Amino acid sequence: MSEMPEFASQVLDVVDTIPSGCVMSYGDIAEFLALGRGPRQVGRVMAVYGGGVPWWRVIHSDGTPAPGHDESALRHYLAEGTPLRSARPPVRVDMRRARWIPSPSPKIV
DNA sequence: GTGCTGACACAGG
DNA sequence: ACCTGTGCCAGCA
Repeated sequence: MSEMPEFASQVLDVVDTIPSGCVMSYGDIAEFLALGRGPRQVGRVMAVYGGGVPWWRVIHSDGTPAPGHDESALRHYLAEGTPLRSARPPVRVDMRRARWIPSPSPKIV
């Protein structure tokens, strides 16, 4: 099995906590982790290790899903009842309603 | 070390 | 809605 950077593990952990019907932007995750990384690094993590987490809940700050996956993402949104502003390409999630902010680390203090 | 690329964000046209 | 430029950080040739 391949190891993965702590940062990647952190990102995947957060993504895994995003409830159904909600989403987070790459920047939101980067900001929540409050590490030195930026949204681009979050995007890279998702591109490499995002196969085991609800990746469709991680989108751009605009509400547009990951490039190339808008089709699969839309299917998940319809199934989860994610508030959409546009159910037809360009698919756009209603960030104002779907944006979700995770609660502070339950332990780690 | 240098330069390009990338599942980003934001401002401007 | 679309494209461009700029800022940001990390990975790779």
